[in-house]
Amino acid sequence: MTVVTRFAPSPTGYLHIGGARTALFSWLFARAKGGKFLLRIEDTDKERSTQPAIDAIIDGLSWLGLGGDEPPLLQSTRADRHAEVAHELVKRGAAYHCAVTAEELQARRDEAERLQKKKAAESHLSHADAERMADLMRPFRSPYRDPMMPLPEGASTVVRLRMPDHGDLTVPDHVQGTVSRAYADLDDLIILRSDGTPTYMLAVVVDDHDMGITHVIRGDDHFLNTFRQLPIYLGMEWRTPDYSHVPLIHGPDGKKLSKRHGATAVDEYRDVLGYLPEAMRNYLLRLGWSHGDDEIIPDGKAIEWFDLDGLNKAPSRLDFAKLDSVNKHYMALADDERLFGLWTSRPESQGLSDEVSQRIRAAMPHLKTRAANLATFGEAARFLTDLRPIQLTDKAKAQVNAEARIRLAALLPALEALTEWSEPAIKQELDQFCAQNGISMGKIGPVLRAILTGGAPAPDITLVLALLGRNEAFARIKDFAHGVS
RNA sequence: GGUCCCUUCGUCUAUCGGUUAGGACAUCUGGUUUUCAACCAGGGAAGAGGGGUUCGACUCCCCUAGGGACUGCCA
Repeated sequence: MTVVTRFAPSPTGYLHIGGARTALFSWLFARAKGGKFLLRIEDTDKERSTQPAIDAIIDGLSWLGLGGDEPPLLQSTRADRHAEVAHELVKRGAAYHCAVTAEELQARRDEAERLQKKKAAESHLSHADAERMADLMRPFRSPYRDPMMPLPEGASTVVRLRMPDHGDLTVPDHVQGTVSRAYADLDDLIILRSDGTPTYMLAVVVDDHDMGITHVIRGDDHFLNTFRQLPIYLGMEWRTPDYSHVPLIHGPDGKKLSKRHGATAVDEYRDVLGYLPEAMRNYLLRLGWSHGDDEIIPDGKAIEWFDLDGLNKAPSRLDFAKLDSVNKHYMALADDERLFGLWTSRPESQGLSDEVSQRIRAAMPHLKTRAANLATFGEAARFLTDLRPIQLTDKAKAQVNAEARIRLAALLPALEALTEWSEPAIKQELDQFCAQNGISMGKIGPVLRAILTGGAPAPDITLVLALLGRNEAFARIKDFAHGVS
């Protein structure tokens, strides 16, 4: 049997980081099994679904490299098929028409809520109230589930699933284990609205079946829904998929991830925080899944090793420090031109002169190992992008004392005499200068660094000189050696 | 309220009845050093609490506490 997995977001917003992770798991599993990974847009809520949201989700997925193997299926195009299945279920006795109105249902919920508040306020309820509340809180059973109960003439009806009166329903789940619930705890949920449109519970099942989905991997907020959906498979005598309900991602404080925590949308991780997609995949994979002590798991290994049974049950928290360290690893591995392109397309790097731009490009092999992400890359490159005259930090200023200025003035001609401006040549000249003057590098290095970088983070001083280029390096030195000698 | 699920260092996790409870990130200390980073060496840091079962429990069972999910003619 060929494995077919899917990711089925509802397009009511951006792609959530938690959704991205379940998509990753589905994608990896399909890849691991040589199967297919499909996308389905659950846009049956016309009020809240938008095209920009669909675009944002597809965009986020493709950035992460998690595109579907076929064009995405729009759930809204399948309403007729959903209705057809609902009616078939009625025909089979697994569902029934119900004339209880939305208003009546709402009244029940309102009453239950009122009684709950009353209980909270008065700490106890009268016997009658308590019984009434217990009744209201019980799973809903419509009077129309009785085949003998006549429907009112001309009444608009919904189609409800008929939950069995007795027994348990058991869901085998790769993550949650085997869990049972009594049918008595499940209500006769609506699968077809009074306007004939399908509800989510029906649509997912029908689409998953028709798309040939063999493995459903989704957030565990859907776990209890599985018990509502299974009876539809049973009623249609369809083969049920293999389930894996993965825990949700929580914020650093352990609460369910929300906007309050900052980055929840995948595009923020790319556009604002500056992470690389391969790093996101690696980090997200390790959140809730592990393979022994392995931390750095490139795609190839991930596909080779990924398995559903390795998933954890407990929700895990987002840790940006760890994400940074994973990202740093992948930054160092990334192609220079690719990083250069990514960084220069960010808003904070606009307006660079061609000269500075080329300087960055040439320095990329050294720069990329010094930043955890593209958002902090600018700081690592600042010693190259700052314009003269360089502003010194107080600590740097302290290095530029009278003695240091004299040494600088003496060093300048020696450097100017260099015919080749390269790291080895500069290194050799600096060493020679120190030897001739009987001083250690410590006598010249700090001041050089101070005036060349202003105190910004920078690599080895020889490398700084080389990367700045002859003209810029001399200019920066002269800015401070001026008036000495 | 009901049903279901979760709980190992600060964080992500290993362990699948017998380990000095391991690794990674973070953190701290020392080293190297021309800054920061990197790098090297080292340190501290965990089984929510309470009962069982067992020769032996992080691992199995129960209770408590804390967290979460669901309980819509939303998805």
